Amino acid sequence: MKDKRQTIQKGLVWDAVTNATNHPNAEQIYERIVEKHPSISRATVYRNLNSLVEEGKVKRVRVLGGPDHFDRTLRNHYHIQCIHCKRVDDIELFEDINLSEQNIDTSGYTLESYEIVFNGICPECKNKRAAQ
Amino acid sequence: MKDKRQTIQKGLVWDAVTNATNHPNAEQIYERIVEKHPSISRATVYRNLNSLVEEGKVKRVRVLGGPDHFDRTLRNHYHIQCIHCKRVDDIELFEDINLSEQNIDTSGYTLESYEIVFNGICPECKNKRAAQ
DNA sequence: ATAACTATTGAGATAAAATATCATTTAGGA
DNA sequence: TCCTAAATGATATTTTATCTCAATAGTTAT
Repeated sequence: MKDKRQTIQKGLVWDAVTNATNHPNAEQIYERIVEKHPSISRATVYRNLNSLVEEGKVKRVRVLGGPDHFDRTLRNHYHIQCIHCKRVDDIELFEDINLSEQNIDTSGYTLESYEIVFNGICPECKNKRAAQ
Repeated sequence: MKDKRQTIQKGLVWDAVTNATNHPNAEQIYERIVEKHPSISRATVYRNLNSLVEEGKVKRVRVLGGPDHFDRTLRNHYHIQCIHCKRVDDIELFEDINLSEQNIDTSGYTLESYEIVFNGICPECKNKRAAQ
């Protein structure tokens, strides 16, 4: 296992994630890159996203029943997904919740982690619906 | 839209969900039924699970990055998934958490719902690993 | 009980998200 | 510049779930 190589394509994926205004999914990242670099492959985008997540440079944001999204910030926070347009944005809890094995009857499980997925309606979709 | 019909297959799906000891996914329900009724179709299992969820008789348990599971109880509670064998079980919080728009900076979203997915290691997988 | 209507089924095709395969290209050290 | 293995591009495959459509079978009316 030699060290990882820096490739054009990996740089493009990194740029697309860091320059995105919210949290794009793999397909959106692919579409943004392919505009200027039509020869890039979807597989390469998926592969490089996985590498960046492994290297800890990008965070994978899983949602329920949809494709993974990707987040350039590493700060610990939660996410909300619009139930209409499926976009994902950051969300801040004023007081942090702490769910540990002290608070929970885990029925014999060893608790490893938990994820909270918020669902809501984004400002744009609220406006669209109000205008109709 | 006439009213729903009661079919053999729907009864079989209902029985498979209610007789399961934990929360099976669609494939597991299909496999259990097909043993005794080899002509049932996967599509029929999926369709009837969706009907039962719509009718409020069965709960859909979504997990991150895996197939939906199905729960016979309607009581409100949370679920934990084993990171190794992927089975899903119930989990109880001693004090209920309440995340409302008062606790959260929703960055313009209207909060509709949230789901908490716990991940852990189930007793069986703990034993298996300890034995090795 | 029979006929008629149409919801439901079974089989297979299709879709969406992601990974695997493999020949070709290329990054980076010698 | 050459060499080697890592990375790429194209495509196939996998997984989960839905869709299509002809055939089947509940339900209602007769």
